[in-house]
Amino acid sequence: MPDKHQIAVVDDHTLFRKGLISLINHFPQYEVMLEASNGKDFIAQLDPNHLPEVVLMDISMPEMDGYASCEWLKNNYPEIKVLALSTMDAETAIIKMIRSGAKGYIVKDADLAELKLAFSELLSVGFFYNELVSRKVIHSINRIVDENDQINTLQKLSENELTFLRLSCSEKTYQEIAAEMFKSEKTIDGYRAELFKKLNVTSRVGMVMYAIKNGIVQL
Amino acid sequence: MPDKHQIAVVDDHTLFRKGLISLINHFPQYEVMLEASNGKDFIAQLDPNHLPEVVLMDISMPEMDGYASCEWLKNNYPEIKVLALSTMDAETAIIKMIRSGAKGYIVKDADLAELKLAFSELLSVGFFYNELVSRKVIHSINRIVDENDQINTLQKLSENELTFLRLSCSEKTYQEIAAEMFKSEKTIDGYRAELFKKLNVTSRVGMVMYAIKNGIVQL
DNA sequence: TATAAAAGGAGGGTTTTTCCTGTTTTTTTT
DNA sequence: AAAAAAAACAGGAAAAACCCTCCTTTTATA
Repeated sequence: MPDKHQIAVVDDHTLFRKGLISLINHFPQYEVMLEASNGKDFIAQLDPNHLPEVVLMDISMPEMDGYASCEWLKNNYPEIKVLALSTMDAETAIIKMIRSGAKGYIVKDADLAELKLAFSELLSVGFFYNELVSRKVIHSINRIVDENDQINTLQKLSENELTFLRLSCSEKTYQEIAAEMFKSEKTIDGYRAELFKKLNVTSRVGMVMYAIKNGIVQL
Repeated sequence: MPDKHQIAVVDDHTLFRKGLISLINHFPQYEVMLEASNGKDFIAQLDPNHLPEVVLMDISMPEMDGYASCEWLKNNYPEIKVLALSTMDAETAIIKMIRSGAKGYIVKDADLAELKLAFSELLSVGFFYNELVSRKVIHSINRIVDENDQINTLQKLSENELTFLRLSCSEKTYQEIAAEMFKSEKTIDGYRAELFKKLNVTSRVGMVMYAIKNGIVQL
């Protein structure tokens, strides 16, 4: 009788995490050997002599999110395979997670069969991309090739742009934001223009929605 | 040996739902006898001769959301107790769900003990309000008493206002929205003014954030 | 160190949003 | 059917957001 494959589950929603664990432990070939509520917690619990083969990892978490955790794993234990788990099927989130080193991606409303399939593909083939993800990835690549466009979205924002973006997610006027950041209104207008380009939006509302979608601000 | 208490689980995220069910079925005194992915699906499956005692109900779902499902239950099977389940601990969401007839509210990152407690309280006392919820409820009541303010937030929006609100969560201009709704720009401006009052906001960004926070649009 | 590249800022114009105060039309209530 | 309320629409105006081109200062780099 072979040993069960060792799985780790990282998600900040306790009920969801416990539920997942219960489901996975019902699979005869898999066993959850570690659970954590965020990336930091996960890393603290990792025992180099007893590593999981697969980590089911949520993206949005407090303290240390999925992207950061994934990067850390890529650098420290590249043999551990990350299966990203998220409610969002937002293209940028998927692409970003894959860039951070995730080997697969499933959404929270996948079914049990898909989860099982993802595990076995990860362990045999080494990655798992379902149609949804493949489509997004191809689309993203196309865009990068076609128009030199979407690279921008993944391009990092400066500290000032980030601060401005966060402050924009409010009822403050740009004038008020300028005062708060001790910058001229014209400089703020420059951040705005730069962000519009980088995020590929054409209005403040679009910018705010981008920030919310990508967890740059939380409500 | 007494029969197990009958529970129904309504949530559109399959993995989460299945996980929850697995957890609940591990409780010796509870049993999941019905699962559905949204309110409509749930109602279609309801058998008047075999009703659940408690329904664990998500708030944001496609087709028919938690509020509507709760209202329907209140009118048709008031004896069934709804335990609302949500990621958001937004005050308005909690208040709205309780107004719709929910007997309790727990957040998705509650732990197992809390879920168990919620079930037993619902079945014995008839309701379950933890500190979080109580605080929000009291806060809300205070506000209603104090300033005649927040009643507005809970006030319902007209069909046109709702459509306008949803369309506003985009990069469209009001002019474009007016064309799309076959209304004059001035009428649209009226919707805007009315919503600003009702939602207690002072800018389009505020309006959009309200809509996102309260699940009126999803990203 | 010369030079390129960011970052901060300015002028000035157009469009959109926001906010008044009204009128007309439709719907609801009495 | 009359009165009241709600919905649709208007004119006008100020504020905010958006957009373009250009300049200066700071910072990074060949």
